[in-house]
Formats: sequence, C-alpha cells, structure tokens
Amino acid sequence: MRTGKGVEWAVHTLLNLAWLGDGEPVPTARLAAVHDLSASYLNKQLQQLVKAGLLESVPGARGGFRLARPLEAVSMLDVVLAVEGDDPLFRCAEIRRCGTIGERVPAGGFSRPCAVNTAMGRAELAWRKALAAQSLADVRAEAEAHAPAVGSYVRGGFGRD
Amino acid sequence: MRTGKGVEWAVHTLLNLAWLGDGEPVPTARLAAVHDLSASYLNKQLQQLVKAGLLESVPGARGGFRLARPLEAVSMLDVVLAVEGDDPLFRCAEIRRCGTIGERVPAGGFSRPCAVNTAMGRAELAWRKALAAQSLADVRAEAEAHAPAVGSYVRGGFGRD
DNA sequence: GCATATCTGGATAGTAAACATCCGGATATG
DNA sequence: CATATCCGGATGTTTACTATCCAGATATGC
Ligand code: SF4
Ligand code: SF4
Repeated sequence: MRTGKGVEWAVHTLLNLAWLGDGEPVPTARLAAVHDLSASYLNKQLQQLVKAGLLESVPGARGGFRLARPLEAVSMLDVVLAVEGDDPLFRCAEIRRCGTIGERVPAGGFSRPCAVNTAMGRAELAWRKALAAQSLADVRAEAEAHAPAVGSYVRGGFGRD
Repeated sequence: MRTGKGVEWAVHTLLNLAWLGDGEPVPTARLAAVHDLSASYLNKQLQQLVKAGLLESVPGARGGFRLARPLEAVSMLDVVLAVEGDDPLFRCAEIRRCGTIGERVPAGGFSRPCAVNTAMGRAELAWRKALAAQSLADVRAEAEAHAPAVGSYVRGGFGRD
C-alpha cells in the first residue's frame, strides 16, 4: 500500500516548470531528461495533470507543457488526486455482503452507513486535508530553505543540484 | 493506491472474536467460514495480528485465536499497521538522486530533509493520528447503533446479519 | 505544401505486488 | 497414537503498476 512514483514525478516536474519561470511550453522529452525518466510514461502522467487542470498542453512543434496556474494555487492533494485518481484509500470488499450490492442509495446518503468505512473515511479525510493544506509553493519554499541553489537545474540539463 | 483487503478481513475478524465474548480460542477455519474467506490466506493475516500483539494463538487441537486485549485497547492504526506493515505511504524513488543513496544519516535525523517527503509525511501523520484516535470498540459501537442485531452471527454459522 | 516536432490516446508488453493455495513440521488434545 | 490446529516456507494465480510503441492530430517554419 503505497503511492505510485507518478506522484513524485509530477511534483518534481511541476516544480521544474515553475523554476523555469517563463511561460514557454516545455516538451516531455526535456522534462523527462532532467531526471532520466521514461518520456513516454511521463507523458501519460502529464496528460493526467492536464485533465486535472494543473497543466496546459501546447501541441505541435515548439509545443509542450506549461503550468496552468501558479504553484500557490496547486496543493499536494491536487497533484495526488490528478495522478492517482480519487478512489478511496480503503475500499470495502463486501466480505459481509452487507453492502446490499446493486441497491441504489438515494444519491448522496447511505441508508446503512458502515462503521468500518466511516472510520477509514475519517482517516482519509484527515490525510486529504493535510495534503490540501500544503501548496507546491510551500514545498518549493521549504526546499529552497535547505538548498538555495536548487533552481535552474533544468536549464543546465542534467545538473545534480 | 489502496489498502489491501487484509485490513477489512482483520477488522471483521477481530470484531467477530469480540462478539463471541468468551475467551475460547477460535480456529481459522471457523473465522474464515463466517465470511466465506480463504482459510489459508486469512491465517496469514491472523499471524500478522499475533506478531503485532493483537491476537493470541493457541496451537494444537481445540486451539485457535483469541483477542490479546480488549477492543478498547486496539486502534484502527494498530490493525492497519499489523496487516499492511508500517512502510510510509509515500516512498521517494530518488529521481533526483539527491537522497545520497548509501549515505547513512546519524540515526534519527536527516542531514538534508526533503521537502516533498516531509510534506507527504505530514499528511500521513494526520492519517495515522486519525486512525489511532478510533478504537475497534468505537467502530463496534457505531456499527451497533445502526444494526443492533449484528452480534452473534458467528455462532449461527453463516448468518447474513 | 511539406517536413518536422510535438501532444493524444489506445494497444501492447514487462514487472512488481497482492492474493491465494499447498504442504511438511511443530504443538496440543484426548 | 490419531486428530486438530497453528506455523511458515514454497509455489502458483491474479491484479495493478510501470513502460513501450504506434497511428493520428496539431502546430511551426521553410
Ligand atoms: S461491514 Fe462495512 S466494511 Fe464490512 S463488508 Fe459491510 S460494508 Fe464492507
Ligand atoms: S527531492 Fe525528495 S522526493 Fe525528490 S528525489 Fe530528492 S529525496 Fe526524493
């Protein structure tokens, strides 16, 4: 039970784009080269970010991806949900057959709330709130506090810092 | 990214043992039959619970499993950690090679704290705290509030309620 | 217009993790 | 001793994650 590496890829790519600063779209190949990632696979993650409204994509030559909004307006939750989907962390497997499979609840309310589900749901809500409370700008600021020279390594190509 | 079904199995099995009430050990086969689970696989989960100190196992004929402590003293976090292990939800894949692989930090403190890791760690901590704040007794109480007749379905064999 | 560069999205393949079964050995009952 | 059960390793199955590939669409620049 762990988050996929797509989250890490997305966070770093978004930070890279922010560090670049200018509004120029950056192609997948370049973004992937920075961290030696698979361009094709990274592209799939970026498409997810586009769908979620975190990135804008520019097709055609000189195209690529650019930030759709500033880092201040992107929370860690946005990134996680964009990449991993918004399925619940805990999903009941109906081992007690008490979920009344097939029965449609009146759109929004559950007739028989499951205590296990609600308990796990409360915990997930706390997780999501904590993620939502942290923006990518916060993460960037915290990162720069420890390694001020961390910017501009996209331009340099393959810098390790 | 989702919790395994072992969590659901464990929670229900622990509740079943509590509903049984008496300190008699219950064999895996019976616990599995209640929810039509695989006895062999459930046994593996139960062994995890034993290792975590949530269950006691009694070998030999008339053996089985019994609660090691009352439900009040077992939190949802205890169950999740026992079944899923205590690996972090987010694990860095070192895509920036900034983790200085192989470098041993002085036991407890990280020389170069990673902002991404700490952000995800904060969220996981919130999740764990919310899980730790809910005991199995709480879950049982909440379940009984909605379905008071839910107890004693172990004795009945295969009751659906 | 045409060659090029790039995103889009589906098909496919490889890899890892989760899920499940099986069996021999140990332990306790009666 | 025969039986019932836990224990844990070996093994197989299924699912999810990771990664590659390719045809189609879109934009640039000559
Ligand atoms: S009690 Fe809740 S978690 Fe368990 S099977 Fe029913 S709905 Fe699922
Ligand atoms: S910045 Fe943090 S998450 Fe990213 S590679 Fe380094 S240690 Fe891992």
